[in-house]
Amino acid sequence: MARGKIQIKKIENQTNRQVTYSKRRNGLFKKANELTVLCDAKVSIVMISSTGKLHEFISPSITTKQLFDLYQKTVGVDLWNSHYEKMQEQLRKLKDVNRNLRKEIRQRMGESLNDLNYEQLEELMENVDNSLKLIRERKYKVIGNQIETYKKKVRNVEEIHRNLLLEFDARQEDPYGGLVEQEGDYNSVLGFPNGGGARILALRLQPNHHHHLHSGGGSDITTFGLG
Amino acid sequence: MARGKIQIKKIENQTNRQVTYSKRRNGLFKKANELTVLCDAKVSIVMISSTGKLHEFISPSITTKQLFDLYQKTVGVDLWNSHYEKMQEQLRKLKDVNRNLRKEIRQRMGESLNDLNYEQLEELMENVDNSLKLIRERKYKVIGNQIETYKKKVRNVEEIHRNLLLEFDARQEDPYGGLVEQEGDYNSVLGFPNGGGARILALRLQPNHHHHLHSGGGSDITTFGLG
DNA sequence: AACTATTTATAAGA
DNA sequence: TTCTTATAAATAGTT
Repeated sequence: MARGKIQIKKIENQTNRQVTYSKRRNGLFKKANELTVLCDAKVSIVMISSTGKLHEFISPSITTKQLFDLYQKTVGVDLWNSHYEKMQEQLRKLKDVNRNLRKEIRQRMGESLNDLNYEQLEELMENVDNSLKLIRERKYKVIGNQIETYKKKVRNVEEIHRNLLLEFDARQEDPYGGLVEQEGDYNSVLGFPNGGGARILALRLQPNHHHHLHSGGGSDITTFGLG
Repeated sequence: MARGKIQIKKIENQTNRQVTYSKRRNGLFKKANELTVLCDAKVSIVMISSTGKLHEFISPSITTKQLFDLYQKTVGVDLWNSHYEKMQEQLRKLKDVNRNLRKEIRQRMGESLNDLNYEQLEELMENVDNSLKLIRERKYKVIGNQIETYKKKVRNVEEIHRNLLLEFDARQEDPYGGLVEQEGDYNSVLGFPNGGGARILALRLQPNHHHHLHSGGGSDITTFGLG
């Protein structure tokens, strides 16, 4: 529309196209704004350039959402209901899955068994029995691991104790030995980072009293929590 | 923009305003279309006049809904969030609950036990053990019920058999007795609504052969499916 | 809806 | 991008 007429067809030169897009976009928005003011109208323009950039104009008297809602009401086209419906469908499915999961748990807990026939009960029982075996195995493995760990710790303690005794003996000859700096190592082995009180030290200094911990699977297992 | 400059402010004369709206709307749509073609862009214009009439322009390469979806994605899902918030929250919670339920089932099945400590394993084991007992109880009860039902049926059959024999004896004296109408009752007791073939009748007429069914809990339990 | 004087938009160039 | 400017296009007021 200036310095020569142009054909209305796609501008192939990318730079020219972008320049024209920018100029004409401004022109369009300006016209839209004038229309808004002059005619007391509400205008929404949404545009996406060939490079994927989005620009929008909206009359000051309204929001995009309001205009979209009005559009929906007037034209009858559902702009966002498909999203809503999808979510509702998803919700329904999830609730269904949830109900089934709960039922499965209840049945595995021995509840809600009324609608199972004999074969199903038999199958469920075998299944739960198997699970029980797996859990028991796992439990024993955990006990075993903890015992192993404890054994190692005790061996460590015993060794450190022996070293202490040796150093103690050595100190008899040389009163200014390296006894003190041992304490750090000694406690860290047992997981007491703060050096430990006298009572604990006293306890640890009698490794023979811990022997019952080696007899794997005793009834006193809760004391393993200390490790 | 012609025959005199105008101020960009609301046109008070209603007729003038409508005429201008119409002219400028066409102008805007024409420009939008040129933009679409020249710059390979996608444009949506929705406008509502002061009289409430709605007009729209949409580039031929797209639908209004598609452009709105794109708009949502680009500008932000927040535009519609007021609609969705509650559902999304609910959805999130359900997914969470489902995940936990699945985990519980897996643990009850003896899987995913790695993050349980000894005490938790102990508790789980007791729980599953209890469940197993409940299921076993239920199973025995089902067996018991089915045996009871069968016993009753057999008792019924025996009684009817006795009656038949009595009537048969009576028939020796009076050949035209009420034998035929008994058959209906006889079969319905055993769950054969169609009167039963000769072979089945023959079988049922020997009640003593059914005694092994009374020995509750045999290995042949699947034959209970007949009841 | 058509006309047309004038304003406005803008293509091309800087 | 922005400015410039010759020219095309849009349109206000009129018929």
